[in-house]
This record gives sequence, structure tokens and C-alpha cells, in this order.
Amino acid sequence: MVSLKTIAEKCGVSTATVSKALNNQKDISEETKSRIKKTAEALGYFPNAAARALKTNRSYNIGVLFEEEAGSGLTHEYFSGVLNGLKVQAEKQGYDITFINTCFENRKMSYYEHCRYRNFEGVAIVCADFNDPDVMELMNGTIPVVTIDYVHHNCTAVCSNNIQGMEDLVKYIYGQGHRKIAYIHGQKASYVTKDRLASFYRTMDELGLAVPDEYIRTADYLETKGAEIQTRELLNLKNPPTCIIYPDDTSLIGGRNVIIEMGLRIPKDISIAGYDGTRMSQLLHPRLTTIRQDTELIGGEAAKRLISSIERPRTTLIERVVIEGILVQGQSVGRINC
Amino acid sequence: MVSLKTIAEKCGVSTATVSKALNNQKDISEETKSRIKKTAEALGYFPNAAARALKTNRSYNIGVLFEEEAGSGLTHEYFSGVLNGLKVQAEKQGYDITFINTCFENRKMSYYEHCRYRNFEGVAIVCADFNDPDVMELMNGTIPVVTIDYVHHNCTAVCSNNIQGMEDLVKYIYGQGHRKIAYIHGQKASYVTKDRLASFYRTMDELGLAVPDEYIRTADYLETKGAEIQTRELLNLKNPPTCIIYPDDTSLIGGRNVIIEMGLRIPKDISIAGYDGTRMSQLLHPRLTTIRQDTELIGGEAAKRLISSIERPRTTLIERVVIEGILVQGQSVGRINC
DNA sequence: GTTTGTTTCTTAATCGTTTTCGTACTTTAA
DNA sequence: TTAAAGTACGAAAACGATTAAGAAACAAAC
Repeated sequence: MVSLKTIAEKCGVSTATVSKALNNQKDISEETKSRIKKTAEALGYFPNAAARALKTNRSYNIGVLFEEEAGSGLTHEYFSGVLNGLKVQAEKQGYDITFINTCFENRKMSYYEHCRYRNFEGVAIVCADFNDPDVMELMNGTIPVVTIDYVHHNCTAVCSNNIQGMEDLVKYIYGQGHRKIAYIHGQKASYVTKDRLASFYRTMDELGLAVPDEYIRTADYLETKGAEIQTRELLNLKNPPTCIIYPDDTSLIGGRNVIIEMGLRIPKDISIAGYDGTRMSQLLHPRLTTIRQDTELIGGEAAKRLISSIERPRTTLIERVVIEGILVQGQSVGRINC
Repeated sequence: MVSLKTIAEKCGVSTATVSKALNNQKDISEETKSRIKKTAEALGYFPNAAARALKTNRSYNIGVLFEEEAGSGLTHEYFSGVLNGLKVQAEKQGYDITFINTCFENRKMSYYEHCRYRNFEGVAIVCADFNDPDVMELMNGTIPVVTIDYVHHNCTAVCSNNIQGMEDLVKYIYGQGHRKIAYIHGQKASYVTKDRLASFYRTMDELGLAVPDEYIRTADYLETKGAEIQTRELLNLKNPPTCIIYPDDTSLIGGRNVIIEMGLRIPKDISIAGYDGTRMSQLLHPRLTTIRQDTELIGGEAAKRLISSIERPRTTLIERVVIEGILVQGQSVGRINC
């Protein structure tokens, strides 16, 4: 290992001088500075992160919580997109990303304990069960935390604008001439669902459209079964909708399967719209009409805010950042005459 | 911060004793040990990772290289699945996962330099350009490296068994009665493609089936355009195949779109098979016949081997580990009479 | 000529661990 | 009784960096 000492000996100065030279302190002459910097470069010197962290209490390391019961959270396009955005931005600002977990040698440790152990300077909670006491301990701790799509009183939150997104989607569908619009929403427990559902009702209201109770249904996110059942029921109604909005692009696939099986054509006989803007949604024929959530931006913004609250804790507010979704006009919502 | 010193004072012993007690050294009496352990527990003590790493040169931290030109590598189901498997297993064995990158304050550093800076004990290369000199420097360095789906002389490699997978797939299709089988393969540059293509030829040979040159075509992985074009051309041949194998499940979607547009039915009029076993592949109707790559296992095995070569460098061989794919019998390959 | 100030560098302490070596005390063996 | 061996702990150095305080050299001011 080439350390400060190595450079100091080569240059005939003390390690203190080397340290100060490399950190651009002003009490070292320009001449010595450049001499030291040159030898450091030549020797391929890099500071030892552990030593520096120990002394300065700064690790330049951010913990990311990414946990799901199924253990497969990482493979969901939305979450992995956010993670990627976070990674790119954090790295750009000189921070590294480490996953938070609960294993410590043979015994368990809490998320919070893990963060202290590793000296994480900030934490991003991308995917977790927010009711877990361990997660709450983390949010209530003294380490800056940013949450994704979840609002907690003392954490900065970055959320996709589900209210605006749903409004845009409904208004676009309305603009295509549809008046009978059904909405299969996801699990009611989540913030995301609440926002979208409220926005759906409000927008329909604003447009002066009635929402029959039988047009509002539930199906799970990221699964097809529920959507299949609900789609079949919707299409068998005496007065079926002309357009169905699904919980997300994945569950939409289930509805799409049923529609095709029933011999109906999209969008001629029935229109459908999703939510998420997954890669897959733009590969299918016809391309789906959906709201693309800008996961890159969500993650990036989360990283920026988090780092800001690390580096400038005084001037950084705890706030709720909202990222706009983008309407993707596929071909799955057709034009009809009303 | 509660440190060894805190505990030492509370217990009226030296920090050396505390350290040795907590590390279960034998020259501390059982009585003192338990007394110290109890107070440590009570005070919520956790060692400082930086201090420990500095002294012992062990960081219990593994670097993961996950880089793609597009910057979206993380959102591809195969890679993120591998990463997840790696994460789960590494954590189980007490190691943390940190992403490798090239940003250091204002200047660039190489991957290898980053690893030394952070004291990574091992490196997993999940997704990277293996021709990049930076990546090669990493593979040729002194830190243990495991590569995924790539073989390098002094790194342990974990690879999906594309040879067996393709053989299983072709034999299954043959078993369903097909004799005219076309294969649209991915970019020829990759190891993966080479293995699959060779295995395709070999298996067809073994089965005594001819492979007309016009049945072998190229299209990009993870995209639909190429597959669309090739599918159309294949179906317009004078003597079209009865079954088409695609580069992967994603590109298959393109072929599937074309087939549906042409008014053909799957699998009645034409059979198709993919590769990967993505979540999506099992949501579509009919469910796809494909080879599921066990990403969880690939990542898990990579972590195990890597940690083994960290902890027992002497007894660990550099080897090539092969993970079997699993044939998923969907309904997209039909039974026909030959 | 003494004081004061500046510039440039060094000394030494420190962060929280681990670990080598030494020491005091107890036990066993001759 | 005394030497040897064993047990249980402490003192201090070390890992590689940062930083407060001090010192040497020289210039400027009275």
C-alpha cells in the first residue's frame, strides 16, 4: 500500500505536509504542493477510505434499503430504475452506494445499527415495508433519510406525481371520446393507490362524468390474475365501459389476454391503459397508452436531496419532492365518437 | 458513539480486554467475558467498521461492477436477478455489497483504484464491457474476482449453461414433433450466443435434422425490431419453419407481434420459443416455452465462490461454475404430426 | 536591537480497533 | 521451599489519515 508515509519519505517532508498539500490547505507553498502532487500521482496514491472515515467521521457512503418479502424487489423495473437513478447521481457527486441489511456475523442487527456500523452518512429507502418497526427506527434516527413514494414527517420524500398522472391519463382518454371509463386500482393500503383513486374520481367529476360503482374494481399490482377476473366481469356488464385503466402495465397484460381470448380487438372494440411505462409496454402491439414514471429522475432527485442534507444540514429543508409522470400516447386507447 | 473505551470504563477493565472478550479470545476468563458481553449488549455496542478495517485490513465489503453504456443495466431482469441473488447470499455470510464506480472527488479513478480505496475484499463483475481496459485491469489485479457469463483465465466464472439449455429446448421442440426449426440468435460477439448457436447445431445434428442456412438469422437481444424483420422473412419463405427460437423472451415479443398481425395463431399455425424465463413470459397467453435461467442461483453461487476465495485463498480453485437452466414448458410450442 | 508578523513546515495527538509482549498472580512439580 | 508452567489481564504500538499547536526562518516595524 502506498500511503501518505510513502510519499512523505520520497519527498523528504512529513506526512502532515503531504496531507495538507493533497487537500489544498493554504499553509503549504505552491512549489511543495506541486512536487507532492506529482509524486502522489506517480505512485498511484489513493487515500485509504477507512482511515479517512475513522478520523473525519465522513464515509462518503450512502446506504440503500431495498428489501421485499419475496426477496425479488430488485427485479421490478420500477424499483430497479429508481435505484439506478440514485446510483448514477450519487456517484456523480462522489458518494458510493451500499445496501443496508441486518446480518452481522452470527447475530442480527437492526437497519439502524447497520448504518451506524458502516458510518453511512445518509439513507435512501427505495423499497421496504414502512410499517416494519426496524424501518421506522431508521426513519426516526439521526441519519438523514430520503424515502421514495412514502411520506414520513422527518424525512425528505420523493414521490411520483400520481395525482397529476392519473388526471392526465383520464383527460387524454376523455379527449379520445370515451365517456364510460372503468378503473381497476391496486391494493388500497398504499399511498400510490390512494392518490390515483382520488385523482380518478376528482377528474371524472371535473369532466362531469358519472362513475358507476361497478366500474371501480381492485386487482393486485404486478400480477395478472386479478386483472383477468375483473376484466371479464367488466366486459360482461350490461353496460360495459369503453376503456379500462389498469393498476399498472403488468396487471394490464392479464386484462389484455382476456380481451384477446374473448375475440375483441384493441383498441377497436375496447381501449385499455396502464401505468408505469415499462419497457415491455412499448414492445407490445398495439403499444400501450400509459403514464411513464421517470424512475431515473426520481432516483436522481432523491440522491441530490439526500446529499444536500448531508453536506448542508442547516439550509436543507425536509420536503416533499414531486416528479411528474409523462403521458405515453400508445395506440391502445382508440378514438371513438360519443 | 459507544466504543470499546466506553465499555472498558463501565467494566473497569482495559480496552484490550474488552476487544479480546468480544472476539472470544481464550485468555480472558469466562466470568469477565460474560460481564463484558452483557454491558456491550446493554449499551448497544457495535464495532466501528472503519476502525476495524483499518487495523485488520478486512472490510467485509464486496464490490459489484454493474455498468452499461445505456446506464440502465440495473433494469434488465436477468442482471438485476443475478445482483439480487448475489446480495442475498453475501449478506447471509456477513458481507456488504457496494457498487464500484469511477468517480473520486473531482477526478476519475479506475475501477481497480476504487476497489483499493474502499478495501473491497472481492469483486463481482455482473454486467460490464469486458473489453474495457479498466475492466481488464480489475480482472488482472490482486483482488479476487468472480465474473458472470464470461470466462477469464484468472477469475472464477459463473455461467448459465447455455449449451445444455439450448439442447433441452431443441430436444423438447423435436419431441413435440417439429422438424423444421429456425433459430434467430443474438449478437455473435458474446460468449452466450456462441454457446447457444454451437449447441443448436450440434443438437440438430444429433437428431439428424437439416439446418437450412436460411433458418439461421440474427437479431439483437432485448429489442424487438430485428426479431420482427427476421420473423416476417422466415414466415415468407417457400418452406417456412414450424417453430422459431428467439434470442430471448424480449425479442420474441417482436416476432409474436408480427405473427399475430399476419393473422397466424400460436401455437396452432406457428410455434415459438424464447430464452430467459422472464416474469413477462409467463404472463402472456399462451405462456411461453422458454429456458428459465436461475438468476438467483447464479448470483448466489457467485457470492459463495467469491467469499470462499476471500476466506480460504489457498484451498480455493479458479474454476468455471455452470448453472443449469430449466425448461419451462409453456404453451407456445405446439404438438404437430410429422 | 527587540518585537511582531508571515510563511512554511513539523510534532504529536487522535479516531476505534487489534495484537504483541510483558507482568502479576496462582498452581503444579521437584 | 523454590522453580517452572499456566492463567488473566494491561500497556503500548500500530493501521493511515487529519489537525491543532508549535517552531524555524525570515522580513518588516518600532
